[in-house]
Amino acid sequence: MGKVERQAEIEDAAYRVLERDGYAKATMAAIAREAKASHETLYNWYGDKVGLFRALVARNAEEVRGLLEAAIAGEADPKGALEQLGPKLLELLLGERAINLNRAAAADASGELGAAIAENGREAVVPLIATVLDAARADGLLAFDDMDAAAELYVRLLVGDLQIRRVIGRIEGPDEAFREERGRAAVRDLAVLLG
Amino acid sequence: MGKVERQAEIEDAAYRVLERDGYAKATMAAIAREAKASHETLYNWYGDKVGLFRALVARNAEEVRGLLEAAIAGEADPKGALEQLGPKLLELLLGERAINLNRAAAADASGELGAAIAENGREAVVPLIATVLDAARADGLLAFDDMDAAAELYVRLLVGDLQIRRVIGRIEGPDEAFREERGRAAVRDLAVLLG
DNA sequence: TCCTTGGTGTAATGGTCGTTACGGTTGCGA
DNA sequence: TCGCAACCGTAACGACCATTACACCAAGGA
Repeated sequence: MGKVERQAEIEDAAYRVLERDGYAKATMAAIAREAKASHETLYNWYGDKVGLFRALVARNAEEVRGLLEAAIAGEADPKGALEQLGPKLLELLLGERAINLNRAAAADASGELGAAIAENGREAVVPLIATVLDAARADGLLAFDDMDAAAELYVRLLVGDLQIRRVIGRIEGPDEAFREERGRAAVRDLAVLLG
Repeated sequence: MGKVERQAEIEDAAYRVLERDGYAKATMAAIAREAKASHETLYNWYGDKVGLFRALVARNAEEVRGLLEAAIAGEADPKGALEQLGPKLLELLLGERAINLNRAAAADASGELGAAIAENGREAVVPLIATVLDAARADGLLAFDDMDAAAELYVRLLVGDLQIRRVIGRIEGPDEAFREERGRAAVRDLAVLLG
């Protein structure tokens, strides 16, 4: 087995620990045990704990990008694409994995993890939203000049403060019905505001 | 000096540590040192660390309530009240104190702190928003049936995901110009959506 | 005035965790 | 087949922290 595959296994094991036991119990020892890897390998390959989590963030962003692309693939009209995108985005942003990565970033005083989450997440998500919003504009469904502002408004309407409420343990991950409804409401409100 | 005053001093010292050194360094020892109090007193009065932080959350919510009430006091027309409320709310929700309390809740696996933040915060904020929105409805400025949904929409437009981005260290606390502009935009958008 | 109550400051306890060290094993190239 | 490089499992180290224990002190009531 090559190093890349082994790294993927280790990162999968880390996700497993993170999702099963939460961030507080996601220690280097627990991850090594779950991955049947030695501490030495973890430190040789990732440097330190922040390095390992940075790799988790990057890999998660890649997966998010892929899943979002798949969600809007084949959707010809932009309204349909937006209504596929919203619920999927909520699912990924509010899942156990993403929330625990955010908890890790909250606990990281250096701010490195927070920067990684923001940058990777933005790179994975904003271009897709931009593509869909642009198509909606071309269709005359929306009207706006500032793409960044429009994308930010959409995220604000869709996600709001759900992430922070989830991170502090106040709410559970929303079910599919809620995600669908919120996705529709966000598109509806966006159309009103940018109509 | 009575116990109540001494407790207020201790809680002020805890806020000082929290705002100066961040949540990671806000240990019981550091708080005791800053307050010139003994560990024994801290544990006798608050039970444990979570108990102390629960007290901090409750006291902060009281202060937030007072400051918000002062911000909208004397504002006759509801639009003016809303435009006073928004920036003040952003200032309080995104200040170093509230953000570090949220970090504490994110690190607390029991979820007690998160529950306290959500409940105390909601009690402090929602009635005020409801009062103002109700006045706006009476003026014909807004039209809605579900008060909770309207208040939630307002918060979503105003705050969005600023809290989580702040908690993970991705952004600094926004300056007054930003808070003012965002407050105006939230009122404008709310009027369009609930017009 | 004396003693009790309730505080302070500091030391000690017990546990956790990130990180390092190391002996034993394995698989692969020469 | 031999040798070595990389990896595993585990132990050890050093630091930090919540919590407890304790010796000392100050104030207020009998």
